[in-house]
Amino acid sequence: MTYSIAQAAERSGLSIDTLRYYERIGLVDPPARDAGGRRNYSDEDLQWLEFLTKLRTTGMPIRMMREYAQLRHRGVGSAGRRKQILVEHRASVLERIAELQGCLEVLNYKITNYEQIESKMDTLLTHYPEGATA
Amino acid sequence: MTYSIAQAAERSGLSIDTLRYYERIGLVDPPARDAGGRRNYSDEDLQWLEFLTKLRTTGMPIRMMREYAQLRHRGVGSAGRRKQILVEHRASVLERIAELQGCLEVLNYKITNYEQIESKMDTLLTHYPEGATA
DNA sequence: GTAGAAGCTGGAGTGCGCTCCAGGTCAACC
DNA sequence: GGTTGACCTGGAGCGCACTCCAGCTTCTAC
Repeated sequence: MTYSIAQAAERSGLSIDTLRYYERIGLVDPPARDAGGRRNYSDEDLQWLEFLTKLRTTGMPIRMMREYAQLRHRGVGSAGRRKQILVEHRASVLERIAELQGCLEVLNYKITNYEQIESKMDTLLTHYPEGATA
Repeated sequence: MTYSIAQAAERSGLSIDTLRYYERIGLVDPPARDAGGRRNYSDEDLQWLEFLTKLRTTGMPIRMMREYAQLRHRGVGSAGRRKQILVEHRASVLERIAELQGCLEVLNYKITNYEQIESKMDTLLTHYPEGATA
């Protein structure tokens, strides 16, 4: 099964321009071409794109994705380094999640404060409704 | 207690340039100045900076932080809108955490694969050590 | 009273990750 | 065989969030 660039874009969630851009910078291998010179993405290409988008979503910088992409060409001998990249990246994702959860507590605290303000205002309005326009 | 811009930078974790930049774009109120025209940050200024960095860490775009910052000047009447911003932002942070956790599973799966490759290679090397150079 | 550190301003530059564009080719349908 | 639409290329442009710079002032310490 092969896919046009438009189909690959739709399935990967990347734009057509981004697909060509990723190819230019060496993040994806140049896909096959049809007789007219148009890109034909394979299922493997799409799988790689899917994985790339996970790395991107988790904030891996493009230069690191590129290093990983290029290591794949070296076969099994680069598996150690590739694993190392993923392990380090996983650690950074875990850190990031923890950081977000920390901030979440602050948000919750602030929101609770606003809710208290609201309930105080409600009380005021209930008891002194004419004060509402002051 | 007041703080020079260098002290404010150190305590907030932002750079001196970023503090001036935030002031320029209306994210922070212009702090007091000393007789020589230098900025004197107050404790409240620092608290606001601390909160801003939480918003930034959680990926709130500057234009939204600015909206929030400007609403503060309108007093209690803007509390509803401010709460709304925070509630919506909290939702987006929760989504983001979920997204990261989803990607984490893929990372774990890949890393497990690499570990299996490693253990297979170990087995090969143990049984056919001369094959290591092939 | 002078050297050096810290701060000031307005504005230009940077890095990232795309995104858009002009001008052209190619294939399919009427 | 002409039109339409998808795709091609190289290169320019963009939005974000800073970051850096030149040239100047001000405070502190000697």
